[in-house]
Amino acid sequence: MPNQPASDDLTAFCCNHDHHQCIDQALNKAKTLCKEHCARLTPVRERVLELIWQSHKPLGAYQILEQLARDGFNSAPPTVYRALEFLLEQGLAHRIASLNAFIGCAHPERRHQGYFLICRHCGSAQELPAETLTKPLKQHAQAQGFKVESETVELSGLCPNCQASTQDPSR
Amino acid sequence: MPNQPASDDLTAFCCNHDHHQCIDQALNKAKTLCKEHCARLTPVRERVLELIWQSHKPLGAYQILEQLARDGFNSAPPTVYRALEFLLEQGLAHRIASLNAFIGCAHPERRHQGYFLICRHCGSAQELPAETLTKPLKQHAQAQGFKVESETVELSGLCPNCQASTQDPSR
DNA sequence: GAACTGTTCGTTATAACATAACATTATTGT
DNA sequence: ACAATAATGTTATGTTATAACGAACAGTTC
Repeated sequence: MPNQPASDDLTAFCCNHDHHQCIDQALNKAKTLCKEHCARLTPVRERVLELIWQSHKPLGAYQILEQLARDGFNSAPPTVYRALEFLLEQGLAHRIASLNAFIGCAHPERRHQGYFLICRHCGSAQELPAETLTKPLKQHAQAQGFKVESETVELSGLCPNCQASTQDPSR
Repeated sequence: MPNQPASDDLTAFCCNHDHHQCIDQALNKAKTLCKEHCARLTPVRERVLELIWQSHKPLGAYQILEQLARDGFNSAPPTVYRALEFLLEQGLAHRIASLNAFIGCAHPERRHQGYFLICRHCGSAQELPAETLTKPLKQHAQAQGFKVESETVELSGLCPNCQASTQDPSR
């Protein structure tokens, strides 16, 4: 039986982690950070953060909007895009360009660009802890005289679970 | 004075290359490859390829559509998306996810994922010759048990020319 | 060259993603 | 309490992408 991972470990592809803990922790970190930065984590913003943490699958803006509507929040597109913009600015969420979707950030305390692994089968995504790749990437760019300001690195494929399930002949 | 680069070198950020040569070469390569692969480079497809080669700036589908309309081609969205789909399949074009845009591929003869440098100031993009990064990327993913099937690597920032022009106080 | 088959294209409609612009309400600092 | 700023509500629209179905075309077989 796999170990229960430490609370801020990589958990997306781990079937049996305590996901409530992920959510709680994310919300707590968010509250702390926003307080520190004098940023206002209003009810909509908090709820949107909670929603993108409901699973480790990136959510589209309109999926979020649907949920907000159910919760009785205002539900016009600007509402969700504003909340997302705030969360992105605060480093509490990331945008996945290749999916037009958003996902909560597990490490908002240190500002970073997310490198993502995205499972094409189950839709889960997790950040790839690959700070070591930043330097070579920037160096290659530098060799072309190019100055990198932001990075989009999204690797799509099959997560461990889905590698097993897709080779299952029953599928 | 900078050298004239060899014909299939990196040229996007080089101000004074002969761009007609880029286009000609791309179209010739496309014809050859399509013949080899028994793929039909029909008039619309060829024209779309030519259009995304008009500059080194990635083009949006609707920009392409506008041009097609001017040329008297049918101009409903499916037309351009079908042509683009074909070009992507044949490796003749790449999609830039972070821009929702498309750009011609200078090296269609060997199938690859493009790693892109995208200038936020002038809009030009060029492929980063960084095959050496593929292995480390995949290894990091592998370490998480993840099997990479496709890669989106897009670095945004300032190209050599725009680094100069944006620090120019006249801007 | 007629009939068959699969591919490409035309056409209409709509889905999915995102922002502009401006009015209103809430919060903060004085 | 007041003014200034930030956040939200609201309406409308812009942008990107695909579904679905029928017509035209190209290649293949007889």
